[in-house]
Amino acid sequence: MSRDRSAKPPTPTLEHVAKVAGVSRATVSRVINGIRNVDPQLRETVEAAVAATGYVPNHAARSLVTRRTGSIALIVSEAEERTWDDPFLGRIFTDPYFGRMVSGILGVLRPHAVNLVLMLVENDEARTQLVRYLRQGHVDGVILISTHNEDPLPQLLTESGMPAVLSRRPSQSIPISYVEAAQHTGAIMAADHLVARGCTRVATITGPLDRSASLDRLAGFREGMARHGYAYVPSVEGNFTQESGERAMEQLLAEHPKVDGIFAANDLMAQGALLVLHDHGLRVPEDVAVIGFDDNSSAQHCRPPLTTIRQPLEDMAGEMAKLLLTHIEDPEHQVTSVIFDTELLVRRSA
Amino acid sequence: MSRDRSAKPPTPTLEHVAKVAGVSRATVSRVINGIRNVDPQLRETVEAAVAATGYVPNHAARSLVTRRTGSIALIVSEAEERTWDDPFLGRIFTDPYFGRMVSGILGVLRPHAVNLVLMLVENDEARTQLVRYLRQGHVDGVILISTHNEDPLPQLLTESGMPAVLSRRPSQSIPISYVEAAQHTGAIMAADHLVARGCTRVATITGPLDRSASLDRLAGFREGMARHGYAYVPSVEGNFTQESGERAMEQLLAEHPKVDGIFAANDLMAQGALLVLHDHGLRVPEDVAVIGFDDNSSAQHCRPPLTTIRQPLEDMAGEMAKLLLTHIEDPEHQVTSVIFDTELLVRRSA
DNA sequence: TTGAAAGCGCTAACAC
DNA sequence: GTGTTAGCGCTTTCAA
Repeated sequence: MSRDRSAKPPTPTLEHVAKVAGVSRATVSRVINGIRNVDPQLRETVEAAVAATGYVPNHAARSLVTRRTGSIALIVSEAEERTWDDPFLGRIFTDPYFGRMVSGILGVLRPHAVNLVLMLVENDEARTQLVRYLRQGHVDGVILISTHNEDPLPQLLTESGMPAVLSRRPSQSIPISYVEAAQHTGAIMAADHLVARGCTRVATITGPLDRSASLDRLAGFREGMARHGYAYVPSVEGNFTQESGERAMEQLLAEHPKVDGIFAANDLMAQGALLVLHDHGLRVPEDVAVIGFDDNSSAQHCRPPLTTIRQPLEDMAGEMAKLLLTHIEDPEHQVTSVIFDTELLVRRSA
Repeated sequence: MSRDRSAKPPTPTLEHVAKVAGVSRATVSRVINGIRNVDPQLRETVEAAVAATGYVPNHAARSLVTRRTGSIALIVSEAEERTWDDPFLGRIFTDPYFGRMVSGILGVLRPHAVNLVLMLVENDEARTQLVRYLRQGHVDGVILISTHNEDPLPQLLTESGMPAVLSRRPSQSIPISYVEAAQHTGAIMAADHLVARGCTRVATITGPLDRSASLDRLAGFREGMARHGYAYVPSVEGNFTQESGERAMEQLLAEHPKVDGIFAANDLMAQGALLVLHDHGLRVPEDVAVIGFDDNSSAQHCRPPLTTIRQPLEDMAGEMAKLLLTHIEDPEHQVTSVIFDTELLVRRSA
């Protein structure tokens, strides 16, 4: 008797429900899965039995036969552990970039009752573990946020045959679906805007140059400036954090004291630049105009509000999720890429 | 023949490996799971067969019999959708708080090869979906980051019998393990420090007052000030974002122009206050001393660097993960709570 | 130490 | 429209 205290009532199974409803397991299964061919009468009986028993289908059992898990992985992959004072996680989670992506993904996943498994890959060991995890069939597909161009993961995923969508253009010509913003065009708009404002001594703070996004923005900006007759644009490399923006701005100021226009490859670095310019008693935009990239929420709240190139990250992430769902639904679906427009948002800083 | 192109080699199963190794499924299973009683000779044969076939155990099948998934959920729960210009996700992912937690959790989970499923719950529908998800057995346990005091989730989790650890003291006396920082003590240290600096007209910017963390910090600060003879401390409520800190600081300045000390209930709001004070031409700390709470990485990089009360979030999160693992291992393990010390970090702002 | 066999809970043919 | 049945791939007694 006293042993009853710890004896939990066994989780009800299809079998139990079937018994209660006086039908076969198959019928209950049909009702649960909303398959048409069921007598409305019976359906009600079954539903009552489900409610009465508090039945919930067992995920593992279902997954074993359907070969579906109802989960997808969001993988954030960094090719190498970086050595700077640059903790991977701190960077990931402090940049609004990540939150905006998750937001967009969850928005499209939730109505499909698909869950998100978050995985961080920052070294070889983690990558090995990841590949194993995927092969074990924990998830139906993968959204890969991969920064470093040399990242082997896009290739590995493609080989594994797991449905996957990449957050950028693959560096080699790997047949994998991806979503991207028009980086190049955006950067050209930045150049045009600075020149139109009358800036003549312009410099840029780039992102890490092992990433195509950084490279594209730099190339676009250089091309834009070149079109206006500025063949040379000084640049300093940052790492997309605010502090790196500060360091870069200090360096730029030391090397080019008369700089009057800055294009930073993301908003966080632009905000760092803003702080340093202020430290030096320089007015923005009067003395130096500053333009960022992303359009984070914080861009509206800095001093002064930041002119920036907006990329619609939420929409892009949502599109990644949709694409992935399509690939999961139809494994033969052809590899697809979607490019989103970027947009110049003029606020006060430039 | 041509059909072979799309015919993937079937994923190897235990059966295949057994056949290749010339042993029974059971033996292979033992080798895979590292069970001792296996002839070293045979073990090697089996391992070779595993390597040859590229075998990886099927998660669903294993999970079906072991009743373990090797995953835990990190649930971020907000009781109600907020109406301010306060997008849930933006807030979550922009505050370094979240990244620090994930970092701490992953640090202890990874060696155990346990995965993290991220789930966001911001309304009733999502909560219902969540409960269902948990009952389906997708995960072995739950780390719940719950802010709002009225959140029904701690109660629901407890009732469900699912192993769980909460990120704060439960508001009702719910038997659930939790981890917390010494909020009250930390806030008292803030008061002591401001008074010791010579501040005599002190105010505070609180967090949302439906959260115990906010309440504790406010109560602690008031108690600390009272001990020094300040019975009344003006306060304005923020929502833990930088912008709310700005709004609060503006309001405080309007109502109490001579304020000379501010305790903000987190670093983000403190940074907002810093900006507004600067806008008003007030020097920090000469005219107004400012002290925050958390010790985010950004606290070191603002102007001036922020004096703050540090809570060891990474360690706290790691402890939550450890506790959860313990509960999963031993379902009879008693409910436990761990309180971490907070610490005053003096930088320039106070 | 190893193998045979039962069965975890479910879906999906297939027959009725 | 409904029930019967055969697995999905694995772990785990139980015998040998």
